[in-house]
Amino acid sequence: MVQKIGNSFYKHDAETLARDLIGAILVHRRRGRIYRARIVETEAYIGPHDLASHSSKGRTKRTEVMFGPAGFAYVYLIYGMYEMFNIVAGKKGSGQAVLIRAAEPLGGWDADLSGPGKLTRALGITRSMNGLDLTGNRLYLVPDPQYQPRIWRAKRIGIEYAGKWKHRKLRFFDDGSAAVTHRPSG
DNA sequence: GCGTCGATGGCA
DNA sequence: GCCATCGACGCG
Repeated sequence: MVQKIGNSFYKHDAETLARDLIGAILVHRRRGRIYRARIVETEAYIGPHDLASHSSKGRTKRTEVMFGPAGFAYVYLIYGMYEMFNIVAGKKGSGQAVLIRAAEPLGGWDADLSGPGKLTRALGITRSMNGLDLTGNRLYLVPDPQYQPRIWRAKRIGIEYAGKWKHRKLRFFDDGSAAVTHRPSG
């Protein structure tokens, strides 16, 4: 039985966490079944000064979890129909999170997890899990040191409004994965 | 293969 | 009035 990723890991800043989560395994225990998937694409939202980050709007009902302690799920609805799964990062109050954008199913289970909306839908992650402790037994991560991803970085997706922040390479992905979205052509 | 567009609801 | 998305549709 592999050790679950613990709280100290999540306390790293969002940029570090986003990179370090590439290749890790997401586990969801749901209705007596267990779903595992290898994370292959993430994005870092690095604090209130980052105009692409929801925390730049300040503390609101929605962003409250982002300003809480690291290692909790931040799940929100976008475009009226897609749930986005994030992991709160950094020191408590720093307003950082990592968006999980794509993964590959593991363990004989087949699904298309190529995109943040598709991933949450297939894994059954919903807003009811907003604020869930990821060191618990329902939704958690485990490291896979045997797996060696080829990590690249690129601009984040869908944040054209964010001024200079839209250029920052805060998206990380495993170049060896076919599930990666918006692969840069250069 | 690529660009465009509509769905759909919570949020400030 | 947006929006950390997705899939359908029309090209030629």
